[in-house]
Amino acid sequence: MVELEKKPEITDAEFEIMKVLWAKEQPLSVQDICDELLHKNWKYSTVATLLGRMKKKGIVEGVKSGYAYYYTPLTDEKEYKKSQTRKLISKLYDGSAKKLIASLYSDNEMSAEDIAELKNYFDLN
Amino acid sequence: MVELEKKPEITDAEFEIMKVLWAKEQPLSVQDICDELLHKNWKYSTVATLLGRMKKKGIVEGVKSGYAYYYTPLTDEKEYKKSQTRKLISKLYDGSAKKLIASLYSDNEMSAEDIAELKNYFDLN
DNA sequence: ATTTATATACTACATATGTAGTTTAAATAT
DNA sequence: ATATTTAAACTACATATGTAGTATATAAAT
Repeated sequence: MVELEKKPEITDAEFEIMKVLWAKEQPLSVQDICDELLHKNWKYSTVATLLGRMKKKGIVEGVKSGYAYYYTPLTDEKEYKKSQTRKLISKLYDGSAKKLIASLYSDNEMSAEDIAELKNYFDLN
Repeated sequence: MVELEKKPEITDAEFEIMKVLWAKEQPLSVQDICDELLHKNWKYSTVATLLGRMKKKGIVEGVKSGYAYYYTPLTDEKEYKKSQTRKLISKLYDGSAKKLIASLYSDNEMSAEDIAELKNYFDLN
């Protein structure tokens, strides 16, 4: 019986790295990633540890090019967002996107322009 | 300098308990909660441990009535949903509810009826 | 009064996560 | 060739989380 591969979780710290990998559309070294995450003030070894865990989880792939490894995301950004969003909807809105949207609307999370734009958008498609 | 109380996190297991507390609108004992969570197959002591942690975090309050403690949620369900939703929106949709909704729409997460209903709903208010 | 059931308090332990130090090997600079 | 930089690999450690066992006090049943 084949184990159903459940999508590995991406932790908050790992997500920061994923964002960098998604943004730069090319394999990056640990150092490259550190450079993109200066604001995080993470030590090189912190980023290296995270990437090691991520490789193990299968959310990134590391290819050795010359001396160092270069990492690429194996998880698709769009898919990830979709699945996280679905997860929230099923956890908090009975699985109904409509309920979520209605809540956003009644909680005033959108401007009048946003709403107008959405109505338009819904109409056009 | 007063510590800015940041909202304590509610873990997945704790959330199951919160759901029970939110649903039954009265203080519940550990046993009551176990009874509502039969499907989880949690040991009494598991639920007790969780409630202890939750009390410490300040997300529930326990009042001793006679022999046992009876727990009440201190975190409001609506508020919690709102804040979790906002968190997701800022993490994945640049803080824009509109972007989230547009994604839901283009990812076909709603039926035609849902969309029609929403348009209507937006119009009426 | 003694047994039995129940509740709390405390302890335990594996895995996950955030964060980083250290060792070792290889590349580069002088 | 030797010193220096850099990368990877390994180790470390605190806190969080899921899950539960055990000891102790107390109430209820007989």
